[in-house]
Amino acid sequence: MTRQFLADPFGVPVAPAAEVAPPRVRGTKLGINVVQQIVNDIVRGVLNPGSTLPPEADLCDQFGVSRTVIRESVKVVQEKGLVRIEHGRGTQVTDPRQWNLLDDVVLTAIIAHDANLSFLDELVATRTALEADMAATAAVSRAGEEKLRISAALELMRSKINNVAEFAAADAHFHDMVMAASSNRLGRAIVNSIHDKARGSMRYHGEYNEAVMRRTLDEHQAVHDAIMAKNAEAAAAAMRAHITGSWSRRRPVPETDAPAAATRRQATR
Amino acid sequence: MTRQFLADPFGVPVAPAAEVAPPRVRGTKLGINVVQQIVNDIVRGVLNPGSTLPPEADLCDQFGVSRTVIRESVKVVQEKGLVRIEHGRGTQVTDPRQWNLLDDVVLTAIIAHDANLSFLDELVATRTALEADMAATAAVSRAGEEKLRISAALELMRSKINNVAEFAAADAHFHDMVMAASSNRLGRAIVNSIHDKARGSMRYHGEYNEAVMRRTLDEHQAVHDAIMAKNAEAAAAAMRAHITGSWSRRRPVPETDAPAAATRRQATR
DNA sequence: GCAGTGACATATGACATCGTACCTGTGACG
DNA sequence: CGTCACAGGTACGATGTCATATGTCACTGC
Repeated sequence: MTRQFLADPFGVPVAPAAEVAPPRVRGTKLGINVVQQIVNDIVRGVLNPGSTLPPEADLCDQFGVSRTVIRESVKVVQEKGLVRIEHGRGTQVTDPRQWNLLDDVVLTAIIAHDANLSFLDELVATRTALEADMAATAAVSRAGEEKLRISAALELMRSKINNVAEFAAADAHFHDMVMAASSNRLGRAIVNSIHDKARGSMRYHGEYNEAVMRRTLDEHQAVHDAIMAKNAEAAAAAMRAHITGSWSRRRPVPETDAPAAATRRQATR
Repeated sequence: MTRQFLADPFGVPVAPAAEVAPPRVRGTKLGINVVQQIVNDIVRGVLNPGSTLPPEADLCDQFGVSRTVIRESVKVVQEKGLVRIEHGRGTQVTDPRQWNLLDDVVLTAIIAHDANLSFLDELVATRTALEADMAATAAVSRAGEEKLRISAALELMRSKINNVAEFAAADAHFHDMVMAASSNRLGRAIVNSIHDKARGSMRYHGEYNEAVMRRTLDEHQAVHDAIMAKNAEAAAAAMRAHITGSWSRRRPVPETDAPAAATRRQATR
C-alpha cells in the first residue's frame, strides 16, 4: 500500500528526512511504534477507560500499516491489560486496576506521565518493602556461597569509586546479590523489573558525585555487616534506611501532603 | 481477566499422531491453546533456555493452525518474556530470570509444575512483605474514609461466617481494603495478581471449616485494631503473623530444609 | 401491541499467498 | 588468505478472502 517511500530504487542512499509520518528506521519493527502510541494514548488519558478503540480498518489507515500489524499490536496491548478485545463488538479500554503495572512499556509511560511523582513514590515504597524483607531473609539464610558474593560485590563497588558508570552498575549488582541470597526469585524479579525505571527517572538531581557515592558505600556496608552478623532486623532496617534515604535525597521536589508511602516510615522500625 | 483452563498435559510422551483433535469449541480462540501449550512446554522444561523453537511453518503444522495464529501466539509468549524472537534467526527460549512471573498463564504453569512448593513459599513471602508494609502505611494514613471501609469489610466477614464462598470473598475484600488504604497502587496490583493463585493452590488441604474461619476472623480483627490505633508496627506484625500463620497451617507438606523464606521470620519483628 | 425472527451492517477471527528484510554459511574469486 | 556474492532458511509485512460473533432494525405473526 504505502511502502514506496522506503522502496529505494537506487540502493544505497540513506532515507532523507523528508518522511514525516513513517520514520521506518532499518531494524525497527512496525508493531513497536503502534503499541507504544496506543499505550501512551491510554495512559495519558486520551483514550478513557470504557471507550472503544477505532476498528482495525481505521487503525490501519491511521498508522499507515496493514491489518496484520494492527491485529498483532492490539493483541499485545491486550496482553498488557490495557484493552479487552471482544469478537464482533470492538476493543475497549479497561479499568486502570487491571493494567499490568510491571510491564516495561506501561511502566515507562506511567512514569513519564506521573506529574506529582506519586507513582514513583509508590514504586520506591514497594521496592523498599521487598528488598528490606529479602535482606532480612538473606541474613538468616544458610547459603554461605551467596553471602560471599555479597562481600565481593561490596568490594567491587569500593574499587569503582572513581568511575561513575561502573559504580552504578556495581551498586545494582550489590542489591541483586542480596536478593539472590534470599532465594526469593519472585521478589527479585519484581524488584529488578522496576529498579531501572526508578533510577533512570530520578532526574539526577543530586549528581552522582563522590560524596553521594561514599554515602552509598557506607550504607551498603551497614547492610552487609548486618547480614554477615545474621541480624535480620538490623539488615532490614539498614536496607530500608538506605533505599528511602537515597530516594528522599534525590527526589526532585519535596513531598507535598499526598499520602506518599515512601519516606515517612523510615523511623517506625 | 482471561479465563484460562489449565490444559491437562498428556504426561511426558511426545504428541502421538492423534493430535488432530480440533474440538474447536464455539467461542474459544485458537491462539490461547497455542500460547498455553508453548508456555507449558517451556516451564516444564521440554524446551530448555537457549534452545530455539521450531520455525513458524513447523508450528503451523504441529498445531494445525495458520501462520497468522502462530505469529500472534509466539508474539504473546514473547510478551511474557519466555522467548525472544529474532528476525532471520529464529525464536529462542530465554533465561528464566527474564520470565514475567506475574503473568497469569506463566504463574499458573509454574505453580502447577512446582513440585516441592518452593515457588509457593516465595510467593507467600513476597505477599507477606508487601501486605505487612501496606498495613503499616495504612495505619498512619490520614485517609479516614478508606479506614471506614476496612471496618465495614471486617463486619461483612463476620456476617458471612455461615457461607464459605462468601466468607472467602469477604476475606479477600478485607485484604484489598487494607491495601487500598495504603494508597500504594503498585503493591496492591502485585498482590492481587498473585493472591488468587496462592489461595487456589492451598485448597486441597485444611478445609475451610468454622474453626479456620473464626481464627481468620480473629487475626483480621487484630490487624484492624492495630490500624485503627494508628500503630504501624503492630499492624505490620499482625498482618505478617496472619499471612505466614495461615500459610503454615495450610501448607500441604512440612517444609524441608530448603531455604524457604515464608515461614521462618514470623517472630523476628 | 408486542415478542420473535431474520436480514443486514460492522466488528474481530482465521486462512492462504505473495513479496521483503535479515542472518548465516559456503564457495568462487582476486 | 581474505573478501565478496549468493543461496537457503528464517521472521516481517501486505493483501485478499472467507468465517464468525454481535448489535440494530424492519418485518412478521400472534
